[in-house]
Amino acid sequence: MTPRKSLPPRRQKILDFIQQFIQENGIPPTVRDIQHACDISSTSVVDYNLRLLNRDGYLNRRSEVARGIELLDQEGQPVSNSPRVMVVGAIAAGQPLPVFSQEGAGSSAEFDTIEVSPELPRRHGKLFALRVKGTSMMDALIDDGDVVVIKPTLQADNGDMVVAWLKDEEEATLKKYYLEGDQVRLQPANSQMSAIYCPARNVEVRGKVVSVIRKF
Amino acid sequence: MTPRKSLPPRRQKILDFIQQFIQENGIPPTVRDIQHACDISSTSVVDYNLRLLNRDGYLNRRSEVARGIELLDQEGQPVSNSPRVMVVGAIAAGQPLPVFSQEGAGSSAEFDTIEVSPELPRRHGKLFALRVKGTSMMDALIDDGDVVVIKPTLQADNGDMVVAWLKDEEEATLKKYYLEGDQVRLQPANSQMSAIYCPARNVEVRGKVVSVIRKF
DNA sequence: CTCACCTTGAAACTTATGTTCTGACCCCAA
DNA sequence: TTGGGGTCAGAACATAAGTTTCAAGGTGAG
Repeated sequence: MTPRKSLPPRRQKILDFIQQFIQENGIPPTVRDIQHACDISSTSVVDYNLRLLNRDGYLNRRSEVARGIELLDQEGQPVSNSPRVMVVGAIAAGQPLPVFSQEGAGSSAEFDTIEVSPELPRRHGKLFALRVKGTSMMDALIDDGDVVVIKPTLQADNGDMVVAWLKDEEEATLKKYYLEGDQVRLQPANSQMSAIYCPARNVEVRGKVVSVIRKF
Repeated sequence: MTPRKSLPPRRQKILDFIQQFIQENGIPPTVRDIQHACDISSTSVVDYNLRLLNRDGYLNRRSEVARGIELLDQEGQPVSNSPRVMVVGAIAAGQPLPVFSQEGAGSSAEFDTIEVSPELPRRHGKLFALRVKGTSMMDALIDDGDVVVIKPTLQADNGDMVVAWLKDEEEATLKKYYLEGDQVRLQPANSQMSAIYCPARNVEVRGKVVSVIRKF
């Protein structure tokens, strides 16, 4: 297969549009959808470019089939339409958390993304993810290299697994959260480890963990 | 929304076919695809039944759009085409493992299934899953309620996380596997726990763990 | 310059595919 | 029986959507 290289702008635009269209509509666009979205004056030009994209391994076309476009990844495998969440950075004890909620400008293009079950965004709305560095989260049953999927929120309910920022210690941690009076109990998932108690002032909840992804 | 009830056979057949078609082709079928697959003599009959299925909340139809069928789940949410693997049972220390490799007969209908990243079946082929009961797998960083996705195999390479069956102990466990001479070292994922050594005779590898799924 | 060669335009063409109309069949209650 | 509602057939229709044709505009090498 022809390796990926930089595409002519028009072809890149077509490719981007197809991806976005599938993301939004669940089915691939028609030739004329592409034509209008990319300000192309004729379907033949779309057809021409699709043919080239097909030849170069960016997509598959089923001929004579309506909406017969199928995007391919680098290995020539069909690309799924599963939702992806941005991996905005890493989390490690003692390290500052990467900024979040700073969207708007750059698209997801500049971030790594990870595929998640469609069920997650459906249930929890907008999500992001952090890659875990080091073994300091082991008491939350989370290993080096795992990815935690997080729903950003400043408010947690008792029992939620949260991303907690301990101000004094300047440390991020993943624990179960229990507000007890003006103290917060941070309970490791591993029941053999003991809980941490600290004043509520010292704890900032940054988000709830909704899923952990570990691959081998 | 009208609650789910048993459908007339023809309508059920149509629904099943749509699901299968999407699974196999990645895009929804046309009215005529359905017509031929379900031995219906006229497209109008298909249209008629699709209209009823639409009315009853089994699917959405975008009118005047080719392949504009979108399946809905019980909550009226769009159904994804992410692959699903069967959850064939539970794994717990001291309990026998459920039979696997006994496919062929019953379809996946009788089992729970869980959605996984399309990447997993693509890389590992046929998979199944086990729900973890109890906290006995905690030293593998796996908690009660987690689901482990497993590629069935009797052969493991050193360093693989495997489902190991200890014959004498009659116990299933998840550990990293290292064959050392005629001994097997089973290394917990948690490096603070010590490894288990036992004779190779006593260890049966049932499969490799390819992913762990944990939701909150 | 000039000739290949890639790219674009416009329009026509063909096929795919959703929609509609009409009549028939079946079943069941009035 | 009779009539209405639900279902099915067959055919035709209308539009959506893939494909093709022909011509023209660029661009770079020789």
